[in-house]
Amino acid sequence: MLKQQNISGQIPVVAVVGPTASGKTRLAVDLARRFDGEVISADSMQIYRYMDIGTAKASKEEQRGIPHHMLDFLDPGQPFSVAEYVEMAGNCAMEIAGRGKLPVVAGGTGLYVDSLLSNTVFYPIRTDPELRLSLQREGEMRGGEFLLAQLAQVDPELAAKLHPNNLGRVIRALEVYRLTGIPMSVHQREAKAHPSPYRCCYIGLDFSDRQILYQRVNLRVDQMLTDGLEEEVRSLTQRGFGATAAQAIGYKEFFPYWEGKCTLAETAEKIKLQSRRYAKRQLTWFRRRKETHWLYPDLDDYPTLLEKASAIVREELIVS
RNA sequence: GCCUUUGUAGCUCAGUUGGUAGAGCAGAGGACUGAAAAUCCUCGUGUCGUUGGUUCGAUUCCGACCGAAGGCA
Repeated sequence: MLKQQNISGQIPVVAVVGPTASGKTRLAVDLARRFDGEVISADSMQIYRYMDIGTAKASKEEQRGIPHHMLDFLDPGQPFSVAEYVEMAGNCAMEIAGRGKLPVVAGGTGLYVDSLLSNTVFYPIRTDPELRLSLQREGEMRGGEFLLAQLAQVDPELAAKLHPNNLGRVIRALEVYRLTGIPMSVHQREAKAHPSPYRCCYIGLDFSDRQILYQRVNLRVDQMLTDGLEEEVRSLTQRGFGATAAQAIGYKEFFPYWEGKCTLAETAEKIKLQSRRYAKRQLTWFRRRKETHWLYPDLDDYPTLLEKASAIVREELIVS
């Protein structure tokens, strides 16, 4: 019986988080099997079809019969956003829980995980590509300080938190204000004001030594290369990348290579470097959630790790 | 064996007209609201190869030794 489901109405959710190549996929599937759950992916790139090798998407075999959601539903030419993710994934969670199953959120995109589970409510503010472009130009010509100064006039609270070099954020904040007449900081406060319908148990995966993580990342990139990553990227370019998909690590690095600007070996190194840095950023993101229970795949063998994870889930979510 | 060049941060190198040193890359930490695998911020003490000498003071000048590269034999 799931704890508190009947008392507070909160939906129990397990979240498996951690850097790339830490073993989230496997653990999520095993937890789903044990606790009668289904997996909801929280990954900004695995949403795309045809991007399989480079995103390390769970294959049908790896899914082992467990239903996976938020995977493979968009063409790489299409844009996507957190707001859409939260809406879709939220519906998945409700639907899964409605069938009496346990949602297992698994993924490395911290913003997606947090926005979903903290129930961030995004206001229906669309983007305005033309406005963005003109702000972008203005920023390039007159500098980030100039745009930030403009923002400070309409939204001093947010402006104080932004750095002029972080043009993208400054532009978005200005865009929001011009589109709605309300400072973005106000929208942000509102967005966080809604209590979460979820009761979450966070399990994080990390390694006792950063070097071990990096070795795993490197090995995985090599494996992707031998699995045919270059061909996958090539066929993607023919199909058409969108702005979102084209920034994926393991994909964008091939363009200079094809233009003859670097060797294949250099491309491979670049992908590894980017992946390592990405893993580090993911850790920075996930570490700030203090209630996360961290497990170390290099200190426990997998069966032990799974037992520990199961015990944590049982303790936090399940009433016997 | 001799000559030349060279030895400074994990790597590639600056530099100090003698007052114990700094960039890029790598690395570390952090931020994060509609492109987030993105974007952005902060962080540089290291026996200046070893050992003698000159000097108030040497990483800097001189000698020897050790390592590396090249040349001559």
